[in-house]
Amino acid sequence: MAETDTKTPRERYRTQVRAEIKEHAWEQIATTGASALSLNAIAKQMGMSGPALYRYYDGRDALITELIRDAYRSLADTLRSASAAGADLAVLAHTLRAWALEDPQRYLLIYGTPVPGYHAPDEITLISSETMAMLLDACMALPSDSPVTPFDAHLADHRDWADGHPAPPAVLHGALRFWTRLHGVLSLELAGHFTGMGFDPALLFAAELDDLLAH
Amino acid sequence: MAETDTKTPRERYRTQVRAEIKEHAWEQIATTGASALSLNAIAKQMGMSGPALYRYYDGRDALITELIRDAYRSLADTLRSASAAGADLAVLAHTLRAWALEDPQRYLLIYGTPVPGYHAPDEITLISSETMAMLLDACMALPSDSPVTPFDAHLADHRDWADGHPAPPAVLHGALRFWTRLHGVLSLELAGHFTGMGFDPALLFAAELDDLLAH
DNA sequence: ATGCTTACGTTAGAGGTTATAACTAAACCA
DNA sequence: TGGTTTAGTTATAACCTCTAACGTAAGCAT
Repeated sequence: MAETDTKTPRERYRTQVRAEIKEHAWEQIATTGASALSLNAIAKQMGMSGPALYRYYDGRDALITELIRDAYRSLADTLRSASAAGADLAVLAHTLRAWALEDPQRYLLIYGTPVPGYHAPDEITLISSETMAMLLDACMALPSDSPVTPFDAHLADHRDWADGHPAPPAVLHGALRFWTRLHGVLSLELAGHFTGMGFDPALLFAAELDDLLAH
Repeated sequence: MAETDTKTPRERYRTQVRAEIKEHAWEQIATTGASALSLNAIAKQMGMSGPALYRYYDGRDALITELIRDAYRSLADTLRSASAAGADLAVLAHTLRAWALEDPQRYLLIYGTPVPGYHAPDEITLISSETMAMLLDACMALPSDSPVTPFDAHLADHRDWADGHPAPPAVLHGALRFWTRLHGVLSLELAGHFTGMGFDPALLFAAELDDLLAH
């Protein structure tokens, strides 16, 4: 007697179909990329005709919005559970990389080139700030013996994005360094810019992580 | 006078129309992004009907390929002329940033999320390796007092991408650091992930650059 | 159990896209 | 001036998103 019993049969069917649509959407995104997502093709795969999907999603943008939201949530959940298991910054970084490699297009959907016509609703900014908060938490453990840089001073006055987090400017800077450097390596790897270069991207990622932790 | 006289009138007209098509394509890409590029819309803007464009480009992919090639070439030219003018790594980095901000979609066309079905022709790999060579040249001036890392050792055995460049492993590593870190900040900025966060992306870029040069 | 209501899925269609085929017209060139 | 080449045209096929109108069937209440 799960809580699904509290819902009406129609509601259960509805959420089930919505889930199945998203499943096909992810499958399609993983192969053809996000900007080539086709509602029509999904409908055909599910054995029903195009316009039927509009009962479940207002349109292509609504579906993409939900996929982005799910991607953010999946990343937040993954990082949070790792963090709850006592992961430090290094483990967290490798958790991020594993999550990204598990489904490259899912990472690129969030952090890659934005989908042309698409505009993120406010709700998504909220979820992404949750991830940011976890990053800030983890960065509190960073060594803080480095001198105060001009950018640190700037951050002291521009810390709205920390959303009340008590991290000092040096930690804010550290979090941004963490984010941008790992993203730099990851995004180029996922976009295929390292293929054919011969070296192992995992080692470059590890090297950047070492630099970050030794700072 | 110019070499255009050696060409027949038809050839001159042809290259002129091809150039005009690309002009409209860039204009359209700058506003709507690359994956939303519409041959039809370009034709309409030029006052002719859709299929006419297929006289000049084999299709959408062919046009995008040429745009990517031009973008690579524009970046290489910009960096080369800066380098020829005696620019050091710091100036080169800011040249890169200025080039990217001048037309964000042009940067993202090269280094952003790749178009799913698209495969870069060999010619493009050549131009991009030219840029890489310039980066390596510039990185030769990097201080090399840092200890040899495990990744440096790995690079000593996997340096095919340097394509005969005499840079030692530490410089190869430095070049990769340069590339990935600047791209990390730049791509997130261009994709709009810093908007609403309040801090100045230019200062973060400068801070990363300082870290790189002080290494 | 039977009727009412609601929601599902269908077809039809408007307007967009890429791309091909067939045809006209004009420009070039010998 | 006549023949060849090429530009641009329409028509068409096959996709796409999305709206509208319509039957049908499932759920719910009386």
